[in-house]
Amino acid sequence: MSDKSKAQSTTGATNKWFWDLLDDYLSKQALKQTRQRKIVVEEFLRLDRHVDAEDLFNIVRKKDAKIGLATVYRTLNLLKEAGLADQKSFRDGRSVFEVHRPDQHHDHFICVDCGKVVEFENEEIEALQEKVAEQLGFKLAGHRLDLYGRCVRRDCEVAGNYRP
Amino acid sequence: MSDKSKAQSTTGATNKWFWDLLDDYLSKQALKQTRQRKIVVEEFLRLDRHVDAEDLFNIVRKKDAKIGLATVYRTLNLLKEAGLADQKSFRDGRSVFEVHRPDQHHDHFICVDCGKVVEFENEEIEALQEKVAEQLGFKLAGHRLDLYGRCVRRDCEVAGNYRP
DNA sequence: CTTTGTGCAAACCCTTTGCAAGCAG
DNA sequence: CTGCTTGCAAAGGGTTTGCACAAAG
Repeated sequence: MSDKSKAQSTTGATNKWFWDLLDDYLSKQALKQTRQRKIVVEEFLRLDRHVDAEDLFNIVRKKDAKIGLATVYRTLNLLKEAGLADQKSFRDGRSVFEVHRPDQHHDHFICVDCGKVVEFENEEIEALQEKVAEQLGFKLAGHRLDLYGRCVRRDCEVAGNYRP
Repeated sequence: MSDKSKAQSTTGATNKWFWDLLDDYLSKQALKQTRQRKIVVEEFLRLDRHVDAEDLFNIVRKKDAKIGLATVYRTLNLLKEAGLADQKSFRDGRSVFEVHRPDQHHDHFICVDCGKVVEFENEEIEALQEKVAEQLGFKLAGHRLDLYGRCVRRDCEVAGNYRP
C-alpha cells in the first residue's frame, strides 16, 4: 500500500498526458476531434474513478443534453482501443471503465454486502504475478485482482445484494 | 505453484462430496431432484472446467435432446445459490461457471491472443491478499485474480480477438 | 468536398421470466 | 395431490449497429 494519492489530481490539470496520447491516437488513426468526444472524455477524467456507461451518460448529458448514450459507449470504446481506458465487469452484465494508468495500476476490494469499492495497490503481489507468469511460460501484459469481503462499517447492512 | 492436480479426478468418482452437498441443499430447500438437473450437474462435473451456459447446453443436449437452455441456466444458478459453483465473466457479456472448491481455489491466466485459459495457484499471493485486506480494514471472503498476457505457442496467432 | 461522427431507434446477445403442462415427493 | 420444474417463447437489460444527417479536416 503505497502513496497512491500523490499523482492523482481531481482537476483536469495533470491529465495533459492523457489528452496528448489521445490526440496522438486520433491523428494517427485519422479520426476526428469532436465536441461530444471532448465532453465525454473531460467528464470521464474529471470523475477519475470507475464508471459505467450510463453513469457517465447521465453526467455528460448535463453538459450537453443532446449527447446520446451510443456516443458515450463509442467514446469509451475508443479510449479502450487507444489503450487509455480499461474495461472491467464487476457485476453481471454491466461493465465499468476507468482511466488506464500505465504507471500506477490499482486493484479493487469490493464489499460483498454494500458493494462499496476500495482501490489498493501492492507491489509485492504485482511482483509475484510476474513470477507466476514466467513460470507458466507466459508474457504478462496486465492483470485484474478483485478481493471480496466485508467492510467493517456500521452502515454496511445491505447484506445479500451482491454476490461476486 | 503447488501440486494442484492431485485432488482432482476427471471421473465422477471423487465428486461424491458435491452430490452430497447438493442433495443436502435440495432437501433443505424442499427442492426436487429431477432427471434434467442430474444430467446438467453430471456433465458440469465431468467437464470439470469453466464452461458457459451454452457450452454446457450443447453438451447436455447430446444426453437429452429435450433439455432447454433455460434449464441449464436455472441449474447453474441453483448450484451458485448452493455455493457449489462460482460464476465469473471473463469476456464481455458471457459468463462462465466452474465447480467451487472450498479447499482449492485457483486463479487464471488468460492469453490475450488466443483466449486460452490456464489455471494456477500461488500461496504467497493468497497470503498477501489476506494481509492487504487486513490493512484496509476488511474481512476477506474471496478473491479473483486474472492475469493477462501472451502464451508462447507457435499456434497462437489469433491476435486481436480478445481484449480483457 | 470527403470521410468520420452523431442521434435515434432498432438490432443483438446473453440471461431471465411467465405460463401451461409435467413430474417428484 | 401439491407445488416445484420444465420448455418454449417472449421479455429484459446492457451494448452495438444501420442509417441519414451533421460536422471535422
